[in-house]
Amino acid sequence: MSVTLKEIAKIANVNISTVSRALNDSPLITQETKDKILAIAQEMNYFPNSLARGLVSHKSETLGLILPKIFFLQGPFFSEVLRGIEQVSVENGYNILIASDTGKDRDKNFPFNLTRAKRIDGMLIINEQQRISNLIALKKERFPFVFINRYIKDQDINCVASNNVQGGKIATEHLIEKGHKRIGIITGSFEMAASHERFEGYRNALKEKELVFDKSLMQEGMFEQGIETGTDCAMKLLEHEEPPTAIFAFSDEIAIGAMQAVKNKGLKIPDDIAIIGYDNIEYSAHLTPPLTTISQDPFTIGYESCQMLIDELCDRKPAKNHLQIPVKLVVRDSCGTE
Amino acid sequence: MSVTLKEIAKIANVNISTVSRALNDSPLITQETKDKILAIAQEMNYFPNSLARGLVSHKSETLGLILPKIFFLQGPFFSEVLRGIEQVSVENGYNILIASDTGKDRDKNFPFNLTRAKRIDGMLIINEQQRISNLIALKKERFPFVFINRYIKDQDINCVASNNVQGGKIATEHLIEKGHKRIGIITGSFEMAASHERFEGYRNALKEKELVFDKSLMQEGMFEQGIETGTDCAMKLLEHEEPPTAIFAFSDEIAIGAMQAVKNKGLKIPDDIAIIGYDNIEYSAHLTPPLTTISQDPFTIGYESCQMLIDELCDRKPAKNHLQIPVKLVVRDSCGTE
DNA sequence: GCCTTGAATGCAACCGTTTGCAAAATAGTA
DNA sequence: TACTATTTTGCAAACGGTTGCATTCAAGGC
Repeated sequence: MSVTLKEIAKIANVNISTVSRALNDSPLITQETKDKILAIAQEMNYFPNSLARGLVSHKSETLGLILPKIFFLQGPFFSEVLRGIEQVSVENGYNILIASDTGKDRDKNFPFNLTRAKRIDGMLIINEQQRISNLIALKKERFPFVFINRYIKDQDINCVASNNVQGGKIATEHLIEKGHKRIGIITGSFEMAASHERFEGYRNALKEKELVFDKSLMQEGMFEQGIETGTDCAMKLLEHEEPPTAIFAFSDEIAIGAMQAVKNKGLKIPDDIAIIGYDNIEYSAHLTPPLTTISQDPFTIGYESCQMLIDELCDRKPAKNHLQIPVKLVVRDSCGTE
Repeated sequence: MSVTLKEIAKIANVNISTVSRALNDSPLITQETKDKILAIAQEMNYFPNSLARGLVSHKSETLGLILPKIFFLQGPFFSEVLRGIEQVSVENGYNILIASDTGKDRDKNFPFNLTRAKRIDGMLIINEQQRISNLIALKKERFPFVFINRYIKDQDINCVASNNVQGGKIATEHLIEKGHKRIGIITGSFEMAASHERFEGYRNALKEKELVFDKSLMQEGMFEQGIETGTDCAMKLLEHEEPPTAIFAFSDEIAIGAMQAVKNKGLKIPDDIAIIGYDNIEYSAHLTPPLTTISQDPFTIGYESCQMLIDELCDRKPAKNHLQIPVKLVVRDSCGTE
C-alpha cells in the first residue's frame, strides 16, 4: 500500500536502518547518503507510519480533549478554547483527539481507555462537574493532564481557568461604584464551579465595601437555558418587596432574559435598574442598551492549557501549574456610561 | 509499563496467541480457557494497545475532522455538527481527530499527512472554500472522505449539506406571500458556497412568481462580521431611490444588524419593512420583534455525514452519497405573523 | 606497511498485536 | 486398540519502524 522504509532501502541500496537515520536526521551518517535517501523518499512520497513509530517510542503525539457527558458546548466560548488549543498543538506537532463521555457501560473506563490504549499522550479535560475521585484516579495513573476552566486548589493538579472570583468581584464593584447598594444576582446552577466562584467574588466585593449580603436578592438559574432563566429569575427579583437597583447576571444570555423582564415591567435600563452580564458574547454590544459585561479570554485559556500539557509531556516542568486567566470589565450602557 | 498480552499469557500459562484469541472472542478456543483468560485480563486491568493493533490491521479506528485554514467555528452551528458526528462515531467505536490547516510550509501535504501516516481511516471535511483540485487529489488517493455542508455535483464525491437552495427559496417565497415584490438581499461572501446556493433559491422563487431580479437590491456582506455587515448593507439598501419593502438576510447575525439599521432610520418592522434571517440562532426568538428565519439542522448534518463515512469504511455502500438536509421556515414576527 | 582510531553502515532485536499454519490434544470410528 | 477427524493450542512471521551493538572502511600515526 504505502511506501515503507524497506522499499526506500531497496532502491537506495542501503540498509533500512540507514534510511531510518537519514529521515530522522541522525548525525551518524554522511551528508551524501542522507541527501540521496531524502531525495528518494521525497520522490516516492514517503510518510512515516505513525502507528509503527508510536509502538516503539511509546508516544502517539496526540492529545486528548476530554469533554463532559452531554457536551453542551454551544456558544463561541468553546470554539475559542479549541482554537487556542489547536494553535499550540500544531506548533508542537501534536494532534487533537476529541472524546466525550457517553456514560455507556462499555466506556465505564472513560477516559482511561484512551490513555491505556496509548492512543493519547496526555489529556485536556473540560468538565465542570468532574468528581474529585476521578481526579485522584488520574493522579494514580501518573497520566499527564490539565484541567481546563476549573480551578482546583490541590497543588498537584494542573489547571488553567478563567478567574471567576475576580470576575464576580469586578462586576460587583462596578455596580457599587455606580452607587448601588442592593445588588441582585442571578447565578447559574451551583453544580457549576463557575457559579460558586463568581458568587465568591460577589461576596468579597460586598464585604470590602461593607455591604451586607442579602440572600433574598439571589436567584439560582441555569446556564443552559440562559434567556428563559434570566426572565424568570429577574421577575422574581422585581417582585421583591424591596427590589434590587441593579442585577448581576452570571451570563450574557441570562442578562438578555433579565433585560426583557425589566422592559416588560416598564422599567428603564439603566435608569431604573442597572444590569451587568458575563461573557461578552457578540450580541451584547448590539442590545438596547448595549450590555456592560465581563469579558473572558477563552483563546488564552485554551492556549495556555495546551502549552502546560505539552511542557509536562516534554518533562519541562512548567513554571506554574495553576493558571488563572484574567477577565476584563467591558463598560457599555446598561449600568450607565463611564 | 502497561499490561501486555505477554504478561497475561505468562500468568494464564498459555501462549500469547491464545490470549489474543480469547480477547477477540475467537470461536477457535474453549469457553473455559476464554473465561479464565478474560478473568485474568480484567484482573490485571488490561487494555489492548491500539497502536500495535492498528499496525497489523491497517486501521486506526479514528476519523479525521478536517477544518478550514483559519477556522472560525463560532456559533452553535459547528458545535451541533460536532455533536452529531460524535454521537455516530462513539456508537461505532471510532475516535475523532480534529485537524485544521495551518497553511504552514511543513503541512503543505495537509490533510494527506494524516491519511498517509495511517493516523486516520477517513475524513470529514468542513471547508467552504476547498479547491476542487484538492478534491481530485483526494479521489486519486482513494481515501474515504465526505464533505460536510458543501454540496458537490460530482456524483463520485460524498457530501452532506444543508439544503441552501431550498432555504433561499422558502425564505423568499414567504416574503412574496406576504405581498412583497421588491425584496432586498444581504448575502454572505460569494466565496462561500452557501451564498451562491441561497442566492440561487432566491432567484428561483422570484422566477416562479414571475418577479424580476433587480441587481441593485443585492448587497454582498461577510458572514464573519455579521452584525456590522448587516447594518452597513441595510443602510445602502435603505438609501436606494426605490428601497425594498423586505430584506432577506443570509444569516441571523446579518439580520440583527439590518434590524438595527432599520430602527435607526425610524422605520418599523415589519410594518415598514419586513426582515427574514437564516440560521435560527438562539437569540433570534428574543429580538424585538422576534425574527422570522430559516432553521437548519446541523446535528443531522453531522450525524449523517459521519454515518456515511463509516458506511464507506465498512464497505457498506451507502444508499445515497449525496444528502441534502432539509431546512425549515420558522415564522415569528419580523415579517408579520401568520 | 601495520595498527589504531573514528566514522559510516549493517545486523538483529524489539515495540505489542494478529493470524496462517503446524502441532498437540481430544473425540469419534471401526 | 489403533487410526482418522476434529478441536484446541502453540509457533513464528508479519505489521513498519527504532536503536544498541557489531562490522566495515578509510584515514592517520608510527
